[in-house]
Amino acid sequence: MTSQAADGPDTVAASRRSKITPEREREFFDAVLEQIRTCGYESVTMEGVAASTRCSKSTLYRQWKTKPQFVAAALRANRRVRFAGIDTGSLAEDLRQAARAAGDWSGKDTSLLQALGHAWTADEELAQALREALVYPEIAALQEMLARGVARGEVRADHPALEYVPAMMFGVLRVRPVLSGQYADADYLARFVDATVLPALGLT
Amino acid sequence: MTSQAADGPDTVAASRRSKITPEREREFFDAVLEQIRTCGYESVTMEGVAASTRCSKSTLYRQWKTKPQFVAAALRANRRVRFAGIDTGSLAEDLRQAARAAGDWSGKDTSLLQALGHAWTADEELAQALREALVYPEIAALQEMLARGVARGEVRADHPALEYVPAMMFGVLRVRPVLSGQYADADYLARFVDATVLPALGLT
DNA sequence: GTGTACCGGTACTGAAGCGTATCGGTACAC
DNA sequence: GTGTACCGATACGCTTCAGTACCGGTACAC
Repeated sequence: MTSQAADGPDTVAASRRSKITPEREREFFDAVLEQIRTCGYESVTMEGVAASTRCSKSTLYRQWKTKPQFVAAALRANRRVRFAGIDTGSLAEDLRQAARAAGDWSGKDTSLLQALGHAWTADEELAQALREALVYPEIAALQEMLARGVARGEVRADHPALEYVPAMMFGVLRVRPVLSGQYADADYLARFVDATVLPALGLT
Repeated sequence: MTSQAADGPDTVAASRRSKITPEREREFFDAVLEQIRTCGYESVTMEGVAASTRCSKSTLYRQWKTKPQFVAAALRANRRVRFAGIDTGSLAEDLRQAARAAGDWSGKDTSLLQALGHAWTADEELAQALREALVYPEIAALQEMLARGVARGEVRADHPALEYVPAMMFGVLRVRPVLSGQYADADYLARFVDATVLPALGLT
């Protein structure tokens, strides 16, 4: 909530003299992201967002020029690190906790990514916002964990599995709904880490 | 191409007395799948498919009642096992070859799955067709490989990593574009198998 | 040959939804 | 108090597209 300091020109209150408070803006963003999750990006309508937040379309278009720009702003405002601050002193335990933390967000993040579908591959601004919100922060946090493990001598710096850890974690997250029709929960992810990630890193 | 015997009532030639040959039907299906890959499911139009195949919208609507049904039929007709027939006598080598085979299809399959985005979660018929075309056959083939490995004594039947192998393989396939902006090619997947899947299974 | 019915083309209806314009109400500045 | 300008509401233009209707041409059956 104190992340406003880093907000770009996408947020309203910082740039224009608007009567839209940050809390109100947050409502718009939450509404559009929720609509994307439930209806898919293409089916989200500015009218729907306006109706569900009891504002008018004009208000939205006054602040953001187009629907993709609005969505991109919502994504960027949504960025946060799901498993920051995990540092148990043990790489294995760090990864387990990260898995549990990721599992707690899994449904929301995965459905969002899924619902954005093809849109982000066609719109570079959307793609960038998506990466900023849901990809880069997690990757960076994971890599910090791994780096600490390497520094502690738990894993050799040139261990071949190191570079694949983020792909393993995010991969299983994203693909679970396709394979079994349900999102990956914290328990599933923790077991996955124990059964595959740790052995691959030689940490059993 | 001799798979017609298993075709359901979705294919035209089998059910109605139509002048559309199986080859012509194949053109329709290829066209719509290609449009989905490049434009996304929502942006695919029946008019576009008709134009690109030089048929008329009427022709399409005569055979398939709605756009989702048409797409589902195209998906089902597209099913085939990307790595059937792999049986080297060694689980590790089987998995490596499967990875290479999957890598060759990766771009097409992944972009299709990606482009279907939210649509398949909302339409049960689409979801089922998707699973039949791109998920179940591969899973089954993978599990046969693993079962053979178990039968040969290469892996214990209760090895905890066994159940996660499909998720690992498909996960990394699907998530690579999000993480690094490019599809997983055969080399990348083969290295992934060597670095993570085989060690996790204790096969190094 | 003759007829049937399917094909491709075109025109049409109806429904959405993006983005714009307009207008009264009102909060806030001064 | 007065003015400014932003908010919400509503209506509108415009485009796109699903799905339907109709129509002439033609391949194929018999």
